[in-house]
Amino acid sequence: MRWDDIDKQICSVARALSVVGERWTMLILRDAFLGTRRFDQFQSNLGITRHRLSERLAKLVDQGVLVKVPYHDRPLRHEYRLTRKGLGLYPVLMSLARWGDEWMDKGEGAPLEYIHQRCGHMTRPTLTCSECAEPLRPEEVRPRLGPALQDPNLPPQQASLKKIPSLLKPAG
Amino acid sequence: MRWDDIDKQICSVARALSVVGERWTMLILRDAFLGTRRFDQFQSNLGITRHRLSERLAKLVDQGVLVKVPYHDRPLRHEYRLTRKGLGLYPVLMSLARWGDEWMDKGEGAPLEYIHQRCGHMTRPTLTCSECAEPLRPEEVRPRLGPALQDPNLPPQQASLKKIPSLLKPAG
DNA sequence: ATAACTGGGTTCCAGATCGGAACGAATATG
DNA sequence: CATATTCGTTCCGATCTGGAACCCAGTTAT
Repeated sequence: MRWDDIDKQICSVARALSVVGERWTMLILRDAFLGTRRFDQFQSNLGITRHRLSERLAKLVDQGVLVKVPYHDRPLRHEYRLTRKGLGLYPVLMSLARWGDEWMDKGEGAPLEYIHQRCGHMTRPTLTCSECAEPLRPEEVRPRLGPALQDPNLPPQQASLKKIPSLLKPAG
Repeated sequence: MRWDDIDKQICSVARALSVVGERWTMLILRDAFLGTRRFDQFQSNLGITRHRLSERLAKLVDQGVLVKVPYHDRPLRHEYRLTRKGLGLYPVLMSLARWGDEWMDKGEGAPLEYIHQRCGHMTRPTLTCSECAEPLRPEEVRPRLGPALQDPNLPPQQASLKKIPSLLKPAG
Protein backbone atom coordinates (compact mmCIF):
# COMPACT_ATOMS: atom_id res chain seq x y z
CA MET A 1 0.00 0.00 0.00
CA ARG A 2 1.22 3.47 -0.81
CA TRP A 3 1.58 5.91 2.05
CA ASP A 4 -0.74 8.38 0.29
CA ASP A 5 -3.54 5.90 0.65
CA ILE A 6 -3.49 5.55 4.43
CA ASP A 7 -6.27 8.09 4.77
CA LYS A 8 -8.57 5.55 3.14
CA GLN A 9 -8.32 3.35 6.21
CA ILE A 10 -11.17 3.43 8.65
CA CYS A 11 -8.85 4.42 11.46
CA SER A 12 -8.55 7.77 13.15
CA VAL A 13 -4.85 7.39 13.78
CA ALA A 14 -4.22 6.74 10.10
CA ARG A 15 -6.39 9.66 9.12
CA ALA A 16 -4.64 11.96 11.54
CA LEU A 17 -1.26 10.86 10.25
CA SER A 18 -2.32 11.53 6.69
CA VAL A 19 -2.38 15.20 7.73
CA VAL A 20 0.44 15.46 10.28
CA GLY A 21 2.48 12.33 9.62
CA GLU A 22 5.03 13.64 7.17
CA ARG A 23 8.55 14.64 8.03
CA TRP A 24 8.76 18.12 9.54
CA THR A 25 5.04 18.69 9.87
CA MET A 26 4.93 18.10 13.61
CA LEU A 27 7.96 20.28 14.13
CA ILE A 28 6.32 23.06 12.17
CA LEU A 29 3.33 22.75 14.46
CA ARG A 30 5.52 22.69 17.56
CA ASP A 31 6.93 26.01 16.43
CA ALA A 32 3.47 27.32 15.65
CA PHE A 33 2.40 26.47 19.21
CA LEU A 34 5.41 28.36 20.51
CA GLY A 35 4.37 31.43 18.55
CA THR A 36 6.16 31.21 15.21
CA ARG A 37 4.10 32.60 12.36
CA ARG A 38 6.23 33.68 9.45
CA PHE A 39 7.82 31.71 6.69
CA ASP A 40 11.34 32.84 7.39
CA GLN A 41 11.02 32.28 11.11
CA PHE A 42 9.90 28.73 10.55
CA GLN A 43 12.66 28.18 8.08
CA SER A 44 15.47 29.40 10.23
CA ASN A 45 14.18 27.84 13.46
CA LEU A 46 13.70 24.46 11.85
CA GLY A 47 16.48 24.25 9.32
CA ILE A 48 14.02 22.82 6.81
CA THR A 49 14.52 23.78 3.16
CA ARG A 50 12.31 26.52 1.78
CA HIS A 51 10.83 24.17 -0.73
CA ARG A 52 9.83 21.57 1.82
CA LEU A 53 8.49 24.23 4.13
CA SER A 54 6.25 25.83 1.56
CA GLU A 55 4.97 22.40 0.58
CA ARG A 56 4.16 21.46 4.17
CA LEU A 57 2.59 24.82 4.99
CA ALA A 58 0.42 24.62 1.89
CA LYS A 59 -0.84 21.21 2.90
CA LEU A 60 -1.59 22.29 6.44
CA VAL A 61 -3.51 25.29 5.12
CA ASP A 62 -5.28 23.02 2.70
CA GLN A 63 -6.31 20.71 5.51
CA GLY A 64 -7.52 23.56 7.69
CA VAL A 65 -4.84 23.19 10.36
CA LEU A 66 -3.32 26.59 9.62
CA VAL A 67 -4.71 29.74 7.99
CA LYS A 68 -2.89 32.39 6.04
CA VAL A 69 -3.70 35.75 7.59
CA PRO A 70 -2.51 38.90 5.79
CA TYR A 71 -0.52 41.17 8.07
CA HIS A 72 0.71 43.63 5.46
CA ASP A 73 -0.31 44.62 1.96
CA ARG A 74 1.82 46.29 -0.70
CA PRO A 75 3.72 44.02 -0.69
CA LEU A 76 1.15 41.44 0.36
CA ARG A 77 2.46 39.33 3.22
CA HIS A 78 0.80 36.55 5.16
CA GLU A 79 1.42 34.80 8.40
CA TYR A 80 0.38 31.30 9.32
CA ARG A 81 -1.79 30.76 12.37
CA LEU A 82 -3.28 27.75 14.03
CA THR A 83 -6.99 27.26 13.48
CA ARG A 84 -9.26 25.54 16.00
CA LYS A 85 -8.50 22.31 14.18
CA GLY A 86 -4.80 23.04 14.56
CA LEU A 87 -5.16 23.93 18.24
CA GLY A 88 -6.82 20.54 18.62
CA LEU A 89 -3.42 18.96 18.05
CA TYR A 90 -2.12 20.36 21.33
CA PRO A 91 -2.52 17.06 23.22
CA VAL A 92 -0.59 15.24 20.51
CA LEU A 93 2.34 17.64 20.68
CA MET A 94 2.26 17.76 24.46
CA SER A 95 2.22 13.97 24.72
CA LEU A 96 5.15 13.72 22.35
CA ALA A 97 7.03 16.31 24.36
CA ARG A 98 6.31 14.52 27.64
CA TRP A 99 7.45 11.21 26.20
CA GLY A 100 10.61 12.83 24.90
CA ASP A 101 11.18 14.43 28.30
CA GLU A 102 10.82 11.09 30.02
CA TRP A 103 12.53 8.69 27.66
CA MET A 104 14.84 10.67 25.41
CA ASP A 105 16.39 12.90 28.02
CA LYS A 106 20.12 12.97 27.59
CA GLY A 107 20.84 13.59 31.23
CA GLU A 108 20.40 17.35 31.20
CA GLY A 109 16.73 17.48 32.17
CA ALA A 110 13.82 18.80 30.13
CA PRO A 111 14.33 21.48 27.49
CA LEU A 112 11.09 23.21 28.41
CA GLU A 113 8.84 23.27 31.46
CA TYR A 114 5.22 24.26 31.50
CA ILE A 115 3.34 26.50 33.87
CA HIS A 116 -0.42 26.07 33.99
CA GLN A 117 -1.48 29.67 34.45
CA ARG A 118 -4.94 28.71 35.63
CA CYS A 119 -3.54 27.06 38.78
CA GLY A 120 -0.09 28.56 38.81
CA HIS A 121 1.84 25.30 39.05
CA MET A 122 4.38 23.61 36.91
CA THR A 123 2.37 20.88 35.24
CA ARG A 124 3.09 17.41 33.92
CA PRO A 125 0.24 17.03 31.44
CA THR A 126 -1.56 13.73 31.91
CA LEU A 127 -4.10 11.87 29.83
CA THR A 128 -7.15 11.13 31.94
CA CYS A 129 -10.59 9.61 31.63
CA SER A 130 -13.28 12.15 30.85
CA GLU A 131 -15.70 10.29 33.13
CA CYS A 132 -13.77 9.44 36.28
CA ALA A 133 -10.77 11.75 35.87
CA GLU A 134 -8.28 9.00 36.67
CA PRO A 135 -5.10 8.80 34.56
CA LEU A 136 -5.71 6.43 31.65
CA ARG A 137 -3.60 3.31 31.73
CA PRO A 138 -3.60 1.39 28.45
CA GLU A 139 -4.37 -1.94 30.08
CA GLU A 140 -7.50 -0.51 31.66
CA VAL A 141 -9.00 0.67 28.39
CA ARG A 142 -10.91 -1.73 26.18
CA PRO A 143 -11.59 -0.60 22.62
CA ARG A 144 -14.77 -1.72 20.91
CA LEU A 145 -16.13 -1.18 17.43
CA GLY A 146 -17.65 2.24 16.93
CA PRO A 147 -20.31 3.28 14.42
CA ALA A 148 -17.91 3.53 11.49
CA LEU A 149 -16.79 -0.09 11.84
CA GLN A 150 -20.14 -1.66 12.59
CA ASP A 151 -21.42 -1.28 9.05
CA PRO A 152 -21.83 -4.91 7.93
CA ASN A 153 -20.76 -4.30 4.35
CA LEU A 154 -17.29 -2.91 4.81
CA PRO A 155 -14.69 -3.26 2.07
CA PRO A 156 -13.00 -6.57 2.82
CA GLN A 157 -9.48 -5.21 3.18
CA GLN A 158 -10.72 -3.30 6.22
CA ALA A 159 -11.94 -6.48 7.83
CA SER A 160 -8.73 -6.95 9.77
CA LEU A 161 -9.54 -3.82 11.69
CA LYS A 162 -12.64 -5.50 13.03
CA LYS A 163 -10.64 -8.17 14.77
CA ILE A 164 -9.50 -6.32 17.82
CA PRO A 165 -7.33 -8.90 19.52
CA SER A 166 -7.12 -9.35 23.23
CA LEU A 167 -5.58 -6.26 24.60
CA LEU A 168 -1.97 -5.58 25.00
CA LYS A 169 0.05 -7.43 27.51
CA PRO A 170 3.35 -5.73 28.11
CA ALA A 171 6.54 -7.62 27.51
CA GLY A 172 7.89 -9.63 30.37
CA MET B 1 19.31 20.13 7.87
CA ARG B 2 18.95 16.45 7.23
CA TRP B 3 16.05 14.64 8.87
CA ASP B 4 18.42 12.19 10.54
CA ASP B 5 19.89 15.04 12.51
CA ILE B 6 16.71 16.19 14.24
CA ASP B 7 17.56 14.18 17.31
CA LYS B 8 20.45 16.55 17.88
CA GLN B 9 18.02 19.34 18.66
CA ILE B 10 17.43 20.17 22.29
CA CYS B 11 13.72 19.57 21.91
CA SER B 12 11.73 16.68 23.26
CA VAL B 13 9.30 16.72 20.35
CA ALA B 14 12.14 16.43 17.88
CA ARG B 15 13.75 13.65 19.90
CA ALA B 16 10.50 11.75 20.13
CA LEU B 17 9.96 12.10 16.39
CA SER B 18 13.43 10.77 15.71
CA VAL B 19 12.09 7.48 17.09
CA VAL B 20 8.45 7.43 16.03
CA GLY B 21 8.33 10.05 13.29
CA GLU B 22 8.90 7.90 10.24
CA ARG B 23 6.21 6.68 7.91
CA TRP B 24 4.37 3.65 9.27
CA THR B 25 5.97 3.64 12.69
CA MET B 26 2.96 5.08 14.47
CA LEU B 27 0.65 2.70 12.68
CA ILE B 28 2.79 -0.23 13.73
CA LEU B 29 2.46 0.99 17.30
CA ARG B 30 -1.28 1.47 16.95
CA ASP B 31 -1.51 -2.17 15.97
CA ALA B 32 0.79 -3.17 18.80
CA PHE B 33 -1.53 -1.41 21.25
CA LEU B 34 -4.44 -3.31 19.77
CA GLY B 35 -2.65 -6.58 20.39
CA THR B 36 -0.76 -7.37 17.19
CA ARG B 37 2.54 -9.08 17.86
CA ARG B 38 3.74 -11.05 14.88
CA PHE B 39 5.49 -9.98 11.76
CA ASP B 40 2.88 -11.34 9.39
CA GLN B 41 0.00 -9.92 11.36
CA PHE B 42 1.53 -6.48 11.21
CA GLN B 43 2.25 -6.88 7.56
CA SER B 44 -1.22 -7.91 6.50
CA ASN B 45 -3.05 -5.51 8.84
CA LEU B 46 -1.01 -2.56 7.69
CA GLY B 47 -0.31 -3.26 4.06
CA ILE B 48 3.30 -2.17 4.57
CA THR B 49 5.96 -3.98 2.59
CA ARG B 50 7.93 -6.67 4.39
CA HIS B 51 11.11 -4.80 3.82
CA ARG B 52 9.88 -1.59 5.36
CA LEU B 53 8.27 -3.47 8.23
CA SER B 54 11.40 -5.32 9.22
CA GLU B 55 13.34 -2.08 9.03
CA ARG B 56 10.88 -0.26 11.28
CA LEU B 57 10.57 -3.08 13.76
CA ALA B 58 14.34 -3.33 14.03
CA LYS B 59 14.59 0.36 14.79
CA LEU B 60 11.85 0.21 17.41
CA VAL B 61 13.58 -2.73 19.06
CA ASP B 62 16.84 -0.86 18.87
CA GLN B 63 15.31 2.14 20.57
CA GLY B 64 13.74 0.05 23.30
CA VAL B 65 10.14 0.67 22.27
CA LEU B 66 9.51 -2.97 21.40
CA VAL B 67 11.22 -6.19 22.50
CA LYS B 68 11.56 -9.42 20.59
CA VAL B 69 10.25 -12.21 22.79
CA PRO B 70 10.74 -15.82 21.64
CA TYR B 71 7.47 -17.72 21.57
CA HIS B 72 8.74 -20.83 19.81
CA ASP B 73 12.09 -22.40 19.16
CA ARG B 74 13.02 -24.86 16.47
CA PRO B 75 12.30 -22.89 14.36
CA LEU B 76 13.11 -19.87 16.45
CA ARG B 77 10.26 -17.38 16.29
CA HIS B 78 9.84 -14.07 18.01
CA GLU B 79 6.99 -11.74 18.68
CA TYR B 80 7.22 -8.02 19.20
CA ARG B 81 5.87 -6.56 22.40
CA LEU B 82 5.65 -3.08 23.80
CA THR B 83 8.11 -2.26 26.54
CA ARG B 84 7.40 0.27 29.27
CA LYS B 85 8.95 2.86 27.02
CA GLY B 86 6.59 1.77 24.26
CA LEU B 87 3.58 1.79 26.56
CA GLY B 88 4.55 5.36 27.38
CA LEU B 89 3.47 6.32 23.87
CA TYR B 90 -0.15 5.56 24.69
CA PRO B 91 -1.11 9.21 25.22
CA VAL B 92 0.38 10.10 21.85
CA LEU B 93 -1.60 7.44 20.01
CA MET B 94 -4.76 8.20 21.93
CA SER B 95 -4.47 11.91 21.25
CA LEU B 96 -3.97 11.26 17.57
CA ALA B 97 -6.99 8.97 17.56
CA ARG B 98 -9.13 11.53 19.37
CA TRP B 99 -8.11 14.25 16.94
CA GLY B 100 -8.88 11.99 14.02
CA ASP B 101 -12.23 11.15 15.56
CA GLU B 102 -13.07 14.80 15.95
CA TRP B 103 -11.67 16.38 12.82
CA MET B 104 -11.23 13.65 10.22
CA ASP B 105 -14.53 11.89 10.70
CA LYS B 106 -16.13 11.22 7.36
CA GLY B 107 -19.66 11.37 8.69
CA GLU B 108 -19.87 7.79 9.88
CA GLY B 109 -18.80 8.36 13.48
CA ALA B 110 -15.72 7.01 15.22
CA PRO B 111 -14.10 3.75 14.11
CA LEU B 112 -13.40 2.71 17.69
CA GLU B 113 -14.82 3.62 21.07
CA TYR B 114 -13.05 3.15 24.37
CA ILE B 115 -14.36 1.76 27.64
CA HIS B 116 -12.46 2.67 30.76
CA GLN B 117 -12.74 -0.55 32.69
CA ARG B 118 -11.82 1.04 35.97
CA CYS B 119 -14.96 3.18 35.95
CA GLY B 120 -17.00 1.32 33.39
CA HIS B 121 -17.80 4.27 31.17
CA MET B 122 -17.10 5.09 27.57
CA THR B 123 -14.30 7.62 27.82
CA ARG B 124 -13.10 10.57 25.80
CA PRO B 125 -9.49 10.74 26.90
CA THR B 126 -8.51 14.26 27.89
CA LEU B 127 -5.19 15.91 28.59
CA THR B 128 -5.28 17.49 32.03
CA CYS B 129 -3.04 19.34 34.44
CA SER B 130 -1.28 17.05 36.90
CA GLU B 131 -1.70 19.67 39.63
CA CYS B 132 -5.26 20.98 39.34
CA ALA B 133 -6.77 18.24 37.14
CA GLU B 134 -8.39 20.78 34.82
CA PRO B 135 -8.26 20.08 31.07
CA LEU B 136 -5.20 21.79 29.62
CA ARG B 137 -5.94 24.57 27.17
CA PRO B 138 -2.93 25.67 25.13
CA GLU B 139 -3.49 29.36 25.81
CA GLU B 140 -3.36 28.72 29.55
CA VAL B 141 0.03 27.04 29.48
CA ARG B 142 3.20 29.08 29.45
CA PRO B 143 6.40 27.28 28.54
CA ARG B 144 9.64 28.38 30.11
CA LEU B 145 13.23 27.26 29.70
CA GLY B 146 14.02 24.04 31.51
CA PRO B 147 17.39 22.80 32.76
CA ALA B 148 18.56 21.59 29.36
CA LEU B 149 18.16 25.02 27.76
CA GLN B 150 19.50 27.13 30.60
CA ASP B 151 23.07 26.11 30.02
CA PRO B 152 24.72 29.38 29.01
CA ASN B 153 27.10 27.82 26.48
CA LEU B 154 24.71 26.16 24.09
CA PRO B 155 25.69 25.53 20.50
CA PRO B 156 24.65 28.71 18.70
CA GLN B 157 22.30 27.07 16.24
CA GLN B 158 20.13 26.09 19.18
CA ALA B 159 19.84 29.65 20.30
CA SER B 160 16.59 30.15 18.42
CA LEU B 161 14.95 27.69 20.76
CA LYS B 162 15.68 30.00 23.64
CA LYS B 163 13.53 32.73 22.20
CA ILE B 164 10.12 31.47 23.15
CA PRO B 165 7.89 34.07 21.55
CA SER B 166 4.71 35.33 23.12
CA LEU B 167 2.38 32.43 23.18
CA LEU B 168 0.04 31.40 20.49
CA LYS B 169 -2.86 33.53 19.61
CA PRO B 170 -5.36 31.59 17.53
CA ALA B 171 -6.27 32.84 14.12
CA GLY B 172 -9.12 35.27 13.86
C1' DA C 1 17.73 56.11 -10.26
C1' DT C 2 20.44 52.41 -9.27
C1' DA C 3 21.93 49.12 -6.12
C1' DA C 4 21.22 46.23 -2.43
C1' DC C 5 17.88 44.15 0.79
C1' DT C 6 13.69 41.66 2.54
C1' DG C 7 10.05 38.34 2.69
C1' DG C 8 8.22 34.61 0.45
C1' DG C 9 8.51 31.67 -2.49
C1' DT C 10 9.93 28.20 -7.08
C1' DT C 11 13.26 25.45 -10.06
C1' DC C 12 16.67 22.08 -10.67
C1' DC C 13 19.24 18.05 -9.74
C1' DA C 14 21.84 14.37 -7.34
C1' DG C 15 21.15 11.27 -3.72
C1' DA C 16 18.18 8.93 -0.24
C1' DT C 17 13.90 6.50 0.63
C1' DC C 18 10.04 3.85 -0.81
C1' DG C 19 6.88 0.12 -2.88
C1' DG C 20 6.38 -4.19 -5.29
C1' DA C 21 7.77 -8.40 -6.45
C1' DA C 22 10.89 -12.16 -6.32
C1' DC C 23 13.98 -14.92 -3.61
C1' DG C 24 15.82 -17.51 0.59
C1' DA C 25 16.21 -20.22 4.84
C1' DA C 26 14.45 -23.16 8.48
C1' DT C 27 11.28 -26.27 9.89
C1' DA C 28 6.59 -28.78 9.72
C1' DT C 29 3.19 -31.38 7.26
C1' DG C 30 1.35 -34.78 3.98
C1' DC D 1 9.77 -36.00 -1.61
C1' DA D 2 6.76 -31.64 -2.52
C1' DT D 3 4.38 -28.14 -0.28
C1' DA D 4 3.24 -24.75 3.30
C1' DT D 5 4.39 -21.44 7.06
C1' DT D 6 6.94 -17.77 9.11
C1' DC D 7 10.08 -14.25 8.88
C1' DG D 8 12.95 -12.06 6.53
C1' DT D 9 16.37 -10.08 2.48
C1' DT D 10 17.57 -8.58 -2.37
C1' DC D 11 16.79 -6.00 -6.34
C1' DC D 12 15.04 -2.33 -9.06
C1' DG D 13 12.32 1.43 -10.83
C1' DA D 14 9.57 5.28 -8.91
C1' DT D 15 9.08 8.88 -5.51
C1' DC D 16 10.68 12.08 -2.11
C1' DT D 17 14.21 14.86 -0.02
C1' DG D 18 18.01 18.38 0.78
C1' DG D 19 20.94 21.98 -0.95
C1' DA D 20 21.71 25.55 -3.70
C1' DA D 21 20.46 28.82 -7.12
C1' DC D 22 17.02 31.64 -9.01
C1' DC D 23 12.89 34.89 -9.07
C1' DC D 24 9.78 38.63 -7.98
C1' DA D 25 7.53 42.64 -5.70
C1' DG D 26 8.19 46.22 -3.01
C1' DT D 27 11.64 49.14 0.24
C1' DT D 28 15.48 51.32 1.85
C1' DA D 29 20.19 53.18 1.17
C1' DT D 30 23.42 55.92 -1.88
